[in-house]
Amino acid sequence: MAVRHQGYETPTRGDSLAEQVYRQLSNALLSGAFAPRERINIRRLAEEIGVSVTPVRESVLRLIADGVLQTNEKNAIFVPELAEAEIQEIFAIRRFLEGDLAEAAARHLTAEDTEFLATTQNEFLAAMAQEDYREVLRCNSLFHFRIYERADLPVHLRIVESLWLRIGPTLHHMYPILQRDRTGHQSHENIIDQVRKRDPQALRAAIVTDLDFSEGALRQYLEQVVQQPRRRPVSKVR
Amino acid sequence: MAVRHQGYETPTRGDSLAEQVYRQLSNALLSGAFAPRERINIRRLAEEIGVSVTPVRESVLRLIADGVLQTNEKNAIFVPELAEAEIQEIFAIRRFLEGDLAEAAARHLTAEDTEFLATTQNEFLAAMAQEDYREVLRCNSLFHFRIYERADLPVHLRIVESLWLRIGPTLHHMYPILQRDRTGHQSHENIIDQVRKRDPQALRAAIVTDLDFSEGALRQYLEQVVQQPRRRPVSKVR
DNA sequence: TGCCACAATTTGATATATCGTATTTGCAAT
DNA sequence: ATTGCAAATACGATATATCAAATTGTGGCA
Repeated sequence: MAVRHQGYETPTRGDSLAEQVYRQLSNALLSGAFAPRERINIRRLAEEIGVSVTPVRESVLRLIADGVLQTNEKNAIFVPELAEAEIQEIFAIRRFLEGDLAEAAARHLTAEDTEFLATTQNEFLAAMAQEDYREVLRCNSLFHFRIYERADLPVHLRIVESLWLRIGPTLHHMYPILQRDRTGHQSHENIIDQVRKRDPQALRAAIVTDLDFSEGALRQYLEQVVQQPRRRPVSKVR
Repeated sequence: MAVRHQGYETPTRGDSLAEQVYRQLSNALLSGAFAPRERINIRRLAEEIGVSVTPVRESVLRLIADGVLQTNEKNAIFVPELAEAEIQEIFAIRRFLEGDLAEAAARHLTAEDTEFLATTQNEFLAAMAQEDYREVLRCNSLFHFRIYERADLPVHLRIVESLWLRIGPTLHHMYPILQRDRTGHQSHENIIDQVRKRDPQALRAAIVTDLDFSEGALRQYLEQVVQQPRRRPVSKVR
């Protein structure tokens, strides 16, 4: 998937090749195209995407800096596995930051947003019924960030995005293994209700409850798959 | 200050040229070597440091990704000015994260740590007396992170570091302008007391109080220097 | 068959070259 | 002096080259 060839124009940072590659990798991570422990190869990614290694390297290094990817003592780049302790940290921070975001967003959310959330939630459920977990994750992400974007808190938002990226790879491999009924909880519906009412505190609480569910599920999953020997998956971007 | 020449050895990520440059730039930012609005020139930095542009570019892009540096619509890189809204966000997050860090650290802090903090605080006061604000900031940073490191919460720590970097440039230019008496408050002494007592909640409270002071000072400073005469930023940087 | 030495290949880190735009500069016209 | 504008220069983005360590592959020998 070639994006653009060398130097037709000098793009502004927002649509530089590096930025495009970063978004592509982010989406791939969020939808589970990379598995925990999987090794990342800069040259291979560059070839798949159709750019030189420079913008890919940029993006990968940024992900490493954010803890989304990791390097070992021999400089090999790979997708880290989530440790129990990290989950605890990440969710503690998410409860606070996403709580703040939801609370701040409450004032600015419109009927259009409610509409969008309801539609997205239907798509979420449909995808879940079809066991299309890639789509499930995409809908879940769209749902939450639609709210968070309305908060106008860019510092919060950026941090939360990076925390989502950390969880993405594990999350994707979680769904097929967990029992279905766990996913039937009503927390998104509850969130939509509170968005309708525009009650900041209640919306915050609804988000936090949803996060509690997620954390519980993630924990349950990790207990279930305690250190399974893992084959090396080779995955394409996208 | 040349670091190392081309390829004597392949270093592990922790001491790659890029990492060294990143730390060097971080320290420079934290101690106020760059002023808000100042333009960043990759080639010039590379020459000053004595490496090629590649590792410098890596570091600078990382700082951009973290919001520590910014680019304008024409891809010029510069040190952003702190806006009121950002300060509010940053300090809200810092109170929570640094509060968590302090609370978690309380259990692990030793007599050695207390010792270090007391010494550092003396250096801090000495530097303040001499109006050596670069050293003041260095001591302040050492003081806080000595505590935070003990918490064993790497996700928290990394985020807090990036938030400090954002404030560094403004903070440095703040001290010479603020009245001295503001800096005479006892919050570091209070922190040391709580470290001695190893009381998690009290230590958290002490840290939050210190942050409240910082935020107040920063606010006061920004009000004081409201929109300085908008001199055209010249391309020549130092 | 099993294992080890060694060469070929792969990989990330760094340096350098090139591209297209942005900015600065030099100089002429007023 | 001031202004207009074109050539020169600077700059970030991207591509490519090179290096040394790491990994992989292979052949020979026990």
